Amino acid sequence: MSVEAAETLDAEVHLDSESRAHGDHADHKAELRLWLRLLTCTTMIETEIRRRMRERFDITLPRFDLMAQLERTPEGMTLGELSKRMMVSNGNVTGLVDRLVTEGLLQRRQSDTDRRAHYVSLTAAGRRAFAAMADEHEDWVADLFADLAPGELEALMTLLGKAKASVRRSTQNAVET
Amino acid sequence: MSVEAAETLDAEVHLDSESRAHGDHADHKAELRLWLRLLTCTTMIETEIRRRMRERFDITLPRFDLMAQLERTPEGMTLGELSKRMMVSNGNVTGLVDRLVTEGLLQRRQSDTDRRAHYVSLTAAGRRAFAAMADEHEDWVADLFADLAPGELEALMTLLGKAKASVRRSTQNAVET
DNA sequence: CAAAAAAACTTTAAGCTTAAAATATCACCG
DNA sequence: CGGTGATATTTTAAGCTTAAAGTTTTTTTG
Repeated sequence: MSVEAAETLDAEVHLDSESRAHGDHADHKAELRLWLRLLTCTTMIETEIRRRMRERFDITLPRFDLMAQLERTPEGMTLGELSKRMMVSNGNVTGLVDRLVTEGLLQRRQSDTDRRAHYVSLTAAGRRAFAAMADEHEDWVADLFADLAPGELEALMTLLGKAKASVRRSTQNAVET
Repeated sequence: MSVEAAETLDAEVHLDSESRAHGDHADHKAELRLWLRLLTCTTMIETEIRRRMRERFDITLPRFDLMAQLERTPEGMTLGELSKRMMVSNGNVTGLVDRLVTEGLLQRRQSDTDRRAHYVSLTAAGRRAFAAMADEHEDWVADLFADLAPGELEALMTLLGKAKASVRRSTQNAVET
């Protein structure tokens, strides 16, 4: 949630760019507004899905996300792999896994070949619970985007793909100024 | 960060839709993939901006966001107004404001006409600090999107605007199933 | 006006999240 | 084999975030 103006700067536009007589650096309000709108969209969707997950299944989004990662990997996955895929810190995964194990939805076992590594997988109860949640989740998302035509969905996918590539390029070059 | 497969489901596609003989509810993998890609993009950008904010200015993103809301409102704003604009809970704003006041970047004062309400505004130091950060922030965002052509930026803005409208419609109707 | 409802804000408890430091184990190299 | 560096994970401290309950003040309404 949040990050700067969100709704405000997103709705209004206030291009007082001409008031900017500063030297070298150009006006990049368009990119800024795009970022804020992107964030607003994501926040709105995330908030709604989180709300429904709690209300309907009494589960948090991070736990659901973690289970989703494990769904198609019956043999399990290491904590490090989970961390990479979920794009969150190692310590975060440790905590989430602990709680899900306590709930009986996950099981962990030490790797036979590497005693540092721990494999995590869904229990039978976990698989059952996830299947039920995933079905509804998919419907919720579909409804959230229901006003977009198929072509618009596709166009958005493509453009977001380009944006993703641009971000990746930007963050991987220029590690420092 | 996170929400489901993110990178995984986003990258792969696995349309095993035909394996879905279940009755009534249609296949909505396209919407699901769109949501995951949207989330991936936002997460990548947010993580990078957060990292730079910490490294360059030793500030958190939520604090920067809050300051951004106050930038163009010298007379200040109530905590409730801040909460609405930032799309976060009231209690969250209370805590952020407390910390920023402690740092000397914000000041609060009780409303003259409503003793429940508190106005918050940037101090001189806060305005100075924000101006410096905002300039660089704008450049960071511009660079993240640098590979998109102007037309693509605009197309993305438009499509995200439609998505936002769709989400708003979906969350405001159908409060319950 | 007095009671009831609403509004603005704070507090609390729980959980999420991260960065950084600490542990433990493994892999490699001489 | 012994040391060095890398890897996998956990722990810690701090901060973010929310929902729900609580406080104070204002507004509405009978």
